Amino acid sequence: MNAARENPTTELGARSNSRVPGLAGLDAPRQLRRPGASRGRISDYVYDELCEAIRYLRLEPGAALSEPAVAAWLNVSRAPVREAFARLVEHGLVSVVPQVGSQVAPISMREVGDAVFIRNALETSAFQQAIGTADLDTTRIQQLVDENREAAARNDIEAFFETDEQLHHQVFTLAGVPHLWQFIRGTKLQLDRLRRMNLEAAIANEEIVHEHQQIVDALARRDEAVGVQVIHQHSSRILVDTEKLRDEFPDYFES
Amino acid sequence: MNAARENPTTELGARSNSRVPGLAGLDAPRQLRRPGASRGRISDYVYDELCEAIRYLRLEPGAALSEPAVAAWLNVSRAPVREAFARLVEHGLVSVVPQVGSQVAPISMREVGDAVFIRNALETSAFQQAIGTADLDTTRIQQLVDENREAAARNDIEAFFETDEQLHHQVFTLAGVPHLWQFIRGTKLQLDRLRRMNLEAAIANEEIVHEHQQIVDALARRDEAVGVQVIHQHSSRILVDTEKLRDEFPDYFES
DNA sequence: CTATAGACACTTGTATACTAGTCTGCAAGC
DNA sequence: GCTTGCAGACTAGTATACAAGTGTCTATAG
Repeated sequence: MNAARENPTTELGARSNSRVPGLAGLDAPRQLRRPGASRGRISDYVYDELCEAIRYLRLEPGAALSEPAVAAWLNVSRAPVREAFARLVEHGLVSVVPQVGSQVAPISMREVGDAVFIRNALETSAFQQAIGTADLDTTRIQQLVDENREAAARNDIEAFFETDEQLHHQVFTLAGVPHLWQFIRGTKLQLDRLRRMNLEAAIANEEIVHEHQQIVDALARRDEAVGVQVIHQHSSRILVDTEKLRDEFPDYFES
Repeated sequence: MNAARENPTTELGARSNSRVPGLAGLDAPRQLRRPGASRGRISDYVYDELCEAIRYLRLEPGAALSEPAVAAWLNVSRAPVREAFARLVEHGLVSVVPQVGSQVAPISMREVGDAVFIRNALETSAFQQAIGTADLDTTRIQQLVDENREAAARNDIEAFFETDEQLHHQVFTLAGVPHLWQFIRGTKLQLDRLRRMNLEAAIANEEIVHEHQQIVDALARRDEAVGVQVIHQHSSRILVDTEKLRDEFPDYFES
């Protein structure tokens, strides 16, 4: 154990201004792990902190990362950092070269394509399974579409992101496989970074909200053909956007 | 480093007869890691060894597993064992309860259902994408179906398993997303154990080979409706078999 | 004989020390 | 000036030591 996590208040002020060398000047996390909770594993804490930083692009793709640096940043030892790195590698967010170093994984076009394929396949199947269920209640998902539309209207990026997430989740819930969403989340961490880069454009794109509505309408009408077609169009959208983003942020992408 | 992996020949004879306590009397692996290869990570070696033992049911679902026991078994320290455990947990093959112990994960009906859903969704999408490609060459996959049929005829379990694997892989290759197969492999490790339990029955089931042929025929004819229907039937088969297996091996399944 | 409390053995989680490989930069030689 | 060799400071991989929690088994009291 270490002092910082045991006495967060005393150390927090001092550390939030200090930048750890070798970590691209990333500030220490504002909220430290709840001190009394010895039950939560430190490696989970490290994973969550890094995963969020990467997804939100606070750690840029390609940025150097090293176990000792992260350990110093979060005031933990290397062991839990190592475990967190291993999981991040598994999820494609970090790349480790033995004896050389680690880095935030650059965005790979191949993996993006794979993620889009997987997501499209699973959402299509979920849609088909959902319209096959007897008691299909679309009030909740319609409500989410409305919230999503309103978030777009008032340019609330966080709410837009969040409702979009829940919306897609709800499709799996309606299909009777809600836990599959956890699985999807793991595969689409790549896409999160792209969406983050593209949010300003996406939130202004009325077609996205329109497609959400089309999908829900197709659900309510149990119209398989239209639903499948719109889902395909919706999930493929990120691919064309990515082409543009690759020109805008060339350093973020794999060579 | 340790003596066993540095001098495999001298230690091998002695160790192959010795059983490590706490590991259900599992023999030490017959082939030790190639000694000079300092490049391969020990944690990979541990992972491969455990993964294979679990997939082939040499380590039974529910069997107790502990980091020190495995470390002693493979003559390595706990650190790489721990990393291997973490990856196996991620793949759903091991379950760890902090401060209590670890075990080979029992087969969970929910995870089996998820894996079937995922596999069905992805193979369906791959099939649809494959029949949409301009140059669709089905000679290789037809050859695999034939090999699979012959393996079934001569009751060659290993060849049957292997050709079946390659067959499904080939569908993704024809769809232009061969690397997606690696992803599938990760999700369907659960199913491997079931297939292993069920192989004697499966190899005697002529319908399986027949379905393989139907899928390839549908591919060649670019008959989407039939292909999708047969793929669904084919991947759902394991679900009904599982019901039977759950009665036969109740200890292998989660309560 | 039963029930309860406590010691103990054993588990995983974390921290630290050590090993071995790789890159960088400087200096010496061509 | 350019190349080559070496020294040092990094890196991650591994081994070991320590800490903290849990289940079990035993011994003792009722």
